Amino acid sequence: MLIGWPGREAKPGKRFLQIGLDSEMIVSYKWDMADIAPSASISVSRSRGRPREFDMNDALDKAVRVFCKRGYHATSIGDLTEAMQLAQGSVYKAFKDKRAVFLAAFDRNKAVRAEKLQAAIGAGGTGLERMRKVLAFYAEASHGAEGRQGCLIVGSAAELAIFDDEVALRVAASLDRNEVLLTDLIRQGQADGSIPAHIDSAATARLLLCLLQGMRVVGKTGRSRDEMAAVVEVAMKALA
Amino acid sequence: MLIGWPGREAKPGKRFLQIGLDSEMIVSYKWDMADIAPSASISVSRSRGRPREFDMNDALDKAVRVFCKRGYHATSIGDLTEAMQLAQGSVYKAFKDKRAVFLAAFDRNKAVRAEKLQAAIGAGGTGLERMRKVLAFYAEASHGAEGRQGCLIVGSAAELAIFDDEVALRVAASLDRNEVLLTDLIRQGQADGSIPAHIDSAATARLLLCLLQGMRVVGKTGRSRDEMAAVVEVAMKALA
DNA sequence: CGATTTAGGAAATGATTATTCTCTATTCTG
DNA sequence: CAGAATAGAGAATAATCATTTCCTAAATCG
Repeated sequence: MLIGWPGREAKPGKRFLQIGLDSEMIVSYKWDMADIAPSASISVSRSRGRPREFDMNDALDKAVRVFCKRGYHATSIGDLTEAMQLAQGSVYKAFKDKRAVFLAAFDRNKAVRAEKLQAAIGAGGTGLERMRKVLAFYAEASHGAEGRQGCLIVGSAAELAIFDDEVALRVAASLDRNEVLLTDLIRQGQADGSIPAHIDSAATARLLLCLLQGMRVVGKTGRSRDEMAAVVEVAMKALA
Repeated sequence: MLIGWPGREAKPGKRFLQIGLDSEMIVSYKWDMADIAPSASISVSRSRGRPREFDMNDALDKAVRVFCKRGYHATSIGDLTEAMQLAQGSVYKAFKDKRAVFLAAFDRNKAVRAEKLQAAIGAGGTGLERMRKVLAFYAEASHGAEGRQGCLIVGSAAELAIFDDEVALRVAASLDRNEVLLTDLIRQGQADGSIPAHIDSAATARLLLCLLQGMRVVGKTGRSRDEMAAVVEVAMKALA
């Protein structure tokens, strides 16, 4: 993590906090990484000037909802300021540009969803039981009104992955992470005997990854909870 | 099918061919439905004025590629004219507006993909064998460069389904149609003995629908043919 | 052939949008 | 308390984009 001046910035003088995860994954943030962690943290070292009046996590959560519904390109700065309850100038004080808002919202969404998923999986239970909870978690997000809202990862993959390498990397990283999670759960199930040993953990995890993302797509058409729950039941049979 | 003047059109005087599938699904076309059928048809009754110089199907196929890659909102009229090799004025001679180009491209894509899918499935074989061909067809479209291009249905679902009822209806109709196709194949397999009778055809078809759409999402991250083929193999085991 | 109709093409228009600018307000530092 | 630094807010700007307009070209109809 280093402080610097982004090379592509038009005018020097504005400092951005850069977070380097990868040479391609440099984003200009104006706040600390801890600020977007799911559990709202107290800003340890208060910075110099006038303090920010709004809560960054709240604002980003609202931005997430807007980007989910409208997608990136159909979301105007006006849509964002309205949802985040900020003036346009304030947005540009906090973010380099619209894309930076999106990337921050993406990261925030990833952190929140990951935390919720972990909470849904819980600590105990067999691999099979925990896998059922993962599938149920996605079924829950893929029906009714929430399903219609859509998924930021699916939306980003469809809308941005081809022309924005940074978004593409994040989408791929999110999917890869999910794939690893699914693989681990299958292996755990095979270790505890709840999932047959003959199952190909890698290929089955990939199938489930596709299934989960597909549920988010089909969920955009407003399916019922029962319809999605039935899908989960059939998927579970693939692990028997 | 009736000829009329769209109610929401600003200025009267321009006639559009309206195709009424549903009270909500009225689109302003300026050509006959047969023109966008996959097998290029000869224009039976040549119309009055100067004939169109470009081939509508070719142009729409090019529009499909652009919309797939860029999505709806990121596609400018300039992008379309460049891809379709038309002047801006010509686009507006042939289509009411950008949205009409998109809807026509969507319909064209649907027709082309349906024809290719039917060709891939073929006429003979058991239900199970034909199902494998369906899955393989989607695996083929979900890997490498073609996978990265993306799927117009997934993109439309993510980007437009919430705010454009007409697009939402078309997306839902496309998915429903696929779900029916999958259900029929399972039932055919159960009738010819290639698929066990105990399988829930409706729920399994819905699972496969989600899986196929999800493959298109995951395929945006540039997976290999082998990875997608492995998914197909695992999915087939769900039908055993 | 002349009138009518429709297509091709490029420039003009009008609206929208992302971004910047300017001014004020509020905090910390010395 | 003075000054530096940052945030809030709304107006101004500059670019982009969808759409219209205007003119020419090519076909059919009477």
